[in-house]
Amino acid sequence: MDLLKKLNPQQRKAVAAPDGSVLVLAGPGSGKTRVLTHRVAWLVQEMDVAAWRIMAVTFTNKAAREMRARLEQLLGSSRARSLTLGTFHAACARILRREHEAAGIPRDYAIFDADDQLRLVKQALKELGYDDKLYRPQSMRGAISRAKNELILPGAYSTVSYRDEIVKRIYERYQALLKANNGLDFDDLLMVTARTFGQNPDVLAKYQERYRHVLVDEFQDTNQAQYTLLQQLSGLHRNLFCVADEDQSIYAWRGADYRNIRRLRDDHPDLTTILLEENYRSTQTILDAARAVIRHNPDRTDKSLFTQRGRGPEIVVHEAYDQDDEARFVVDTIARLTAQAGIRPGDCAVMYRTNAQSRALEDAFIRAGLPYRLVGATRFYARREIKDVIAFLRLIHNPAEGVSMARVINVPRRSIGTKTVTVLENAARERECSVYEVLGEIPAGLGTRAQRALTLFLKMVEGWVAARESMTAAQLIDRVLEDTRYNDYVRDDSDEGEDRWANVQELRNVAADYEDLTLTDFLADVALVSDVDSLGGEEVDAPTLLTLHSAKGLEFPIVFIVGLEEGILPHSRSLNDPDQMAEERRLMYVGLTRAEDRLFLTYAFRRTRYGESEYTETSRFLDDLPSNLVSGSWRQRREAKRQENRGTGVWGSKQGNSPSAVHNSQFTTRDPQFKAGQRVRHAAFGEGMVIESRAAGSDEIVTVAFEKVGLKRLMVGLAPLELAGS
DNA sequence: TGATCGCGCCTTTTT
DNA sequence: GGCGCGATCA
Repeated sequence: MDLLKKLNPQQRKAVAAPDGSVLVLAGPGSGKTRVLTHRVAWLVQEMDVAAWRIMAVTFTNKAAREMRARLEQLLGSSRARSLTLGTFHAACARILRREHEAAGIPRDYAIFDADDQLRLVKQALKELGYDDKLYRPQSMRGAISRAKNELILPGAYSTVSYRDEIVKRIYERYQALLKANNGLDFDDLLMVTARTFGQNPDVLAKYQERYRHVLVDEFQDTNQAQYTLLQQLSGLHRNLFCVADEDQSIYAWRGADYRNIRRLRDDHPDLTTILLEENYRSTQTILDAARAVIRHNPDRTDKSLFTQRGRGPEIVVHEAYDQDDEARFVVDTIARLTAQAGIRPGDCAVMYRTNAQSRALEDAFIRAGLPYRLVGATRFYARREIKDVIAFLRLIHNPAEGVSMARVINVPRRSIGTKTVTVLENAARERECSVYEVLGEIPAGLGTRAQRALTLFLKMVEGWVAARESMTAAQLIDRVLEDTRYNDYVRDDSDEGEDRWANVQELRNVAADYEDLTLTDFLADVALVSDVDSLGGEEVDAPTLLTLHSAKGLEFPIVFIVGLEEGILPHSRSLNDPDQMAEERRLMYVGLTRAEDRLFLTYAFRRTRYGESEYTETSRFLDDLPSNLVSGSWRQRREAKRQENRGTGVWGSKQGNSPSAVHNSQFTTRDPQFKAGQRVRHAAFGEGMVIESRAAGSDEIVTVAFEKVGLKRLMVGLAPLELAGS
């Protein structure tokens, strides 16, 4: 009974629910995931269900990883490890690999990511002769993806308008291209699995019998394909356990349908619904603010979130001059807070609507010489150099795969230009074979230079393919890097080049962990894992920078949400669509409810967007905050400031004593404290020599050549920098 | 073939 | 402000 000891009565009821379908509806911070985790442990321990008979799916790899870690604590590692725990996509990928015959797909299919999808869409557009200005590849890909999420094949694509007709044709062509490349895209993983189950009752029965219990986290973010899969899988035992919060549904744009909650109620008349309203994460102030924002949404059941944590500090709303000033405020505040006892840098998170906003923040952290963790952004596996190496591996795995071939045939440059490639691709189409096969019999009409280059390339790839069985993934990577002289290609003496090379090495290290697994397994995993730290990165005690979307499911003692301006949050794309606006509101709600203790909301007076600096309008979400929750009367101050600025276009009060105002006044410069040639010491970077120092507003920017870490630019006001004894 | 330049469009958000 | 794409030149 230990499992239930620390839970409240509602949580306990959910965890120890008898067989049958259960829906747990809960607000943020109510221990949803904890309930799910305990439910799994409960089934294994108390109900004696074999771990491998339980399928638990979550939304992200990260969530799955964390849940597994918690289960290891509860159950011991051996039992936790045998659990089928992961994302929908990974689960389907595994099922499809096993059932490829019934699914009618090759066993060694490759998983195509968003980038690959876009290439195929572009190719389809080109082949069909459509204008990619009129039919944007991105939007076409979106339409195809949406169709697949709703389990609609090209043949059944409904065409109301002429544009739909075009989409349908592109979709058809796109599917043909996928097939020709032995590829399945992310959406296919779900759609093909659902279809396979639908058409092969015997296959489905196997999995229905196997999984006595199916558990789902973040159920509000499932799409139709996923809902169908859940219905299919739980069809026999009917033990479907879903955890959801409709107010946190923020993925409608990619097909998530929170109406699945209603569907679940309709399809399971015996459904047990349990509400969790007590919040264990945030102060009452934060909860009240979150509720004030979310209550404007229509069609929702208002939950009264409550906590026993007390009111806590007021919310701080801060107006900055521009995005750099905003970033500086964030860094400054974090530096100040962490100087106090009990607050560590890792307790802080900075959230923003779009990835583009991270740049100013990163700059500010770098200038202050403070470390930070960036989640997402240019994801590891989306980096050019990583995609290159993976394309080589995919080519070795299946030389007939055209997308990878096209990617690397001239990388690094080996004098195989677009013209040559076009000739090859045309020949391949004529002969109805792959480009790789064409290389064995080079078509006429190519110069000797091109021919020689192609032969060399072919010999190289053939060598790899021949070695494929006898080498591990890591060895293959080494071989590829060596043969292509990839090293010389990426390391161009720039910092960026070094970073790229380091990334390649990182990938190699990841591959080294796959010693006993095949190249196929490695490639499948790599396609499904989205960021590198889910493959085991070290935890550092530093503030986290992340988008509001990727903040879901996380919590931090101190949260900053930046860019609270109309057009940013809410995003400009949602301003005239009530449904999308409701989603923006939920996004804001997710952000607010990540905070445990303190909340800082910032906006800038002007912001540079698309290279142009514009005056901003504060976010409607700020207006929703009851003033008794916010420290000071920022609203009045904002009005006063705007009044004052009218006509001058200048920001900041003349007597301004806020840090941002000081920054903006150019006349408070003082003499630099450091001079070129001086030896200095920095807490984190060690010793170095000052190269240059110049005043910047009231602060000073010093460029230092550190012995260990090289050149860094630091703000004296923020960097722990001191003169070193000569 | 490959480097360079100007142009247009852009950015949501992720498995 | 930056990226991809097409046009243009060495």
